[in-house]
Amino acid sequence: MRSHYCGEITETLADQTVTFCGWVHRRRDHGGVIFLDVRDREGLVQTVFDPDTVKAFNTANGVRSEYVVQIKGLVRLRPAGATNDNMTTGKIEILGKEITVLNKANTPPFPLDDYSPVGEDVRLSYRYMDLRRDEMQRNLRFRHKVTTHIRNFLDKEGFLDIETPILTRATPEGARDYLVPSRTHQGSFFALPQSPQLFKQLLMVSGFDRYYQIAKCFRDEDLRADRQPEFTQIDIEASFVNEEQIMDITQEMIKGIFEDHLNIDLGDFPRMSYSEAMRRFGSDKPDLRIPMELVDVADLLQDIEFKVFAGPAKDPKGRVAALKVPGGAKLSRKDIDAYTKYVSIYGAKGLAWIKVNELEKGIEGLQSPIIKFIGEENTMKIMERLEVANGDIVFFGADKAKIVNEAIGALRIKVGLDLGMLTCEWAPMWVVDFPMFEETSDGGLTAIHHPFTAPSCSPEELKADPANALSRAYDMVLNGCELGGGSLRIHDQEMQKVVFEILNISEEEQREKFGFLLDALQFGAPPHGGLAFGLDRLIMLMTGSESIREVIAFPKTQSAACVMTDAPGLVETKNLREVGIQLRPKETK
RNA sequence: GGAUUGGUAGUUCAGUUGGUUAGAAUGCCGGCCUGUCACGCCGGAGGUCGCGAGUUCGAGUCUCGUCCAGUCCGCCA
Repeated sequence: MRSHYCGEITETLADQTVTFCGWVHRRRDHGGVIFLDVRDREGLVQTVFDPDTVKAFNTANGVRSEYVVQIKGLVRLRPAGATNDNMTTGKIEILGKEITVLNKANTPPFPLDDYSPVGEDVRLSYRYMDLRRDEMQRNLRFRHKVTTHIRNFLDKEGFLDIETPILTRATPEGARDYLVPSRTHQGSFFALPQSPQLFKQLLMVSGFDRYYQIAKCFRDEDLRADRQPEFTQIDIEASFVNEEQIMDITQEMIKGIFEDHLNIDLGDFPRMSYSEAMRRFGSDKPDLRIPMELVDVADLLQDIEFKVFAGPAKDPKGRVAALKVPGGAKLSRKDIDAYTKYVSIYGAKGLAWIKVNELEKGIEGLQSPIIKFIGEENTMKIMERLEVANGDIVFFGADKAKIVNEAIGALRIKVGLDLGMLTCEWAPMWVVDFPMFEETSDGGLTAIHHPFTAPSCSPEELKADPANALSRAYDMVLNGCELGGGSLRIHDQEMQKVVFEILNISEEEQREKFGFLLDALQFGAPPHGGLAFGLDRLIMLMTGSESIREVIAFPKTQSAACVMTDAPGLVETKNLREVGIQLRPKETK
C-alpha cells in the first residue's frame, strides 16, 4: 500500500513519486490550495493539493482530522521561504496526485497535538486515540528499545528466557493475591503470581544456571503514581554466583541502558548499608541528588526537662534527628507551617526549628520557639555539630525512630526539591546489608525481602537473634526510587525451615504452601540468587514521566479499573455457577 | 480504610455575596481565501453545571450523601 513512511520522506527523495498512508493530522484550506499534514508512526509530512488535479483536490477538500488516507504524489523541495525547520520533513512537501480515503473518522474527542492539556480520564477512555499522540508513541517506542536492549544483553550473558505460569497458587506472605476460581476444582483458586520468585528458583534447581524473563506480576493492593496492580518485572536469577556477581552484571545492564538510550554515564554505583541509609537519610532508598543529611542529636538532649525531646532521646526505639537546610532561614512562617503539616501525614506531631540569623552573636543570633526548652548550651552544641552558617534553618524530629525516619526523610526530599537543591540529574546506588526481618505491629517478625532470602549467618545464629540478623539482599536505587531488588537465596532446607519458624509459619503450612520448594531443596539445589527490576518505573524515570501510566499502553485507574473496557465487569450467573461461586448480597452500612 | 484536590460546551477553563437568558478560548459545522504549517477572516450550532436529596422566594454557587478521576497516608514480602 505504501512505498515510504511519512516521517521518512526527506529531500533525498526529491523528484520521486512516493505512496504513503496515514492519518490526517491537520488540514489547512486556502481555497485555491489545500495542505494536509499526514501522520504515521514515523512522523509528519506536508502534502499540497492544487485545483488542477481536480479529483484529488475535491477529495482533499472533504477529508477531516484523523481520516485515514493513502496518497500518491511527487516529492518536491519547498519554495524558498516556505520550509519548516521544526519538521524532519520540513524541507520538502508532496504534490498530491491521488488520494484515497481508506477510512473516515469521527471528530476526535480531544485534540491530538502537543499544545492542549487533556484530563487523564478522558485520555484513558479513548486510550487508542491518546496513544496516537507523539509523546505516547515516543514513550512506548522507548520502552521497546530498552526491553530489546535487555534481551540482547542478557542473551549475550548466557541468560535463558523461560516463561513461568500465570495461573499458580496463593502465597501466605506479601501482597494480596489476585484470585482466579478453578472450574475443574470447585472451591479452589489459582492466584496470579506476585512475581515468578519460586519458579525461577526451581529453574535453578533444574540446572538452567541463568534465567531471565520480562514478566507480568500481579498484586491486589492500592495504587500510586508509580504502582499498578499489574506491572512488569525484569526478572533475573543465576546459579553458582555471589552477591558481587549479580550486582556487577545488573549494574552493567542498567549502565548500558542509560549509555545507549540516554547517552548518560551513570558512573560507579556507591554502596551503602541499610543502617547507614536509615541513619543519614531516614530511608532505605535515599535520593542522593539531595545533599542534606539527618544528624542525630539525642545524646545532647537526654537530660533536659522538655519531654518532647527527652522522651525519644532516652527511648531505645526513639530518635531525635536534625536536618540542616542551607539557606532555609528565608522560609516564612507560612512555609514552615506547610512543612509541619506535611510531616504530620507521616505521624510526626510537630516540627521544631531553629533559624540561624547571625551566628557571630551566639544564642542571640538564633531564632526559634524551642531554644528556651532545650537550653542555650545544648543549642550551641547542636549548632556546632551541624556546622551551621548564617541563613540556615535546622528542623528537628523527635519520636519513635520509624516516625522520625519517615517524616524527616520525606521532609528532606520535599525541602530539597522545593529549594532546588539537586546536585545532579541521576544518582544511582546500591543499598546492602538489609536486616532479615522487621517487627510487625503485633510484635511478630516478617521478612523484609521475602522468606527465601539467605541470611549472612548460620541457621543457629539466625535462630539465636533473628531481630538483628542481616540478609544477603541488595536493592538498586535511583533518585530515591527503588529500581530493583534481590538477594542470594536459601538453598539449604534446614535454613529455610528456620526462617519459616521465625516467621511463625507452621510445619503444616510450610508443607501445604511450599512443600514443592522444600522438596526441591533436598534434590541438590545449587547456591543461587537473583534480582528483579521494575521495568515500568525504570522507563518512567528515563522518560521523565510523572506517572507509570505514561509508559504503559493500557493502564488501570487508581481504583484498579479500566475506564476504556470498563473492566472489571459483572459476569453471568451461569459463569459463576460453573466455577462454583455465589455472590454475597452487598453489605449495607 | 483515611486525608486532600477536582468534576460547568467535544476539549481546556472562568463563573464575584446565592439573583436577569451560564461565558471565554479552542474544536466542530457553513461561507470566503493559491503558500500555509497550532494558517487567517466572517457567521453558526453546541450545556442533565457528575448524580441524588436538602436549605431558600431563588442553587453552577450553601449543606448532606453518593459516584468518578488525581495526589498522598495506611497497604504494597
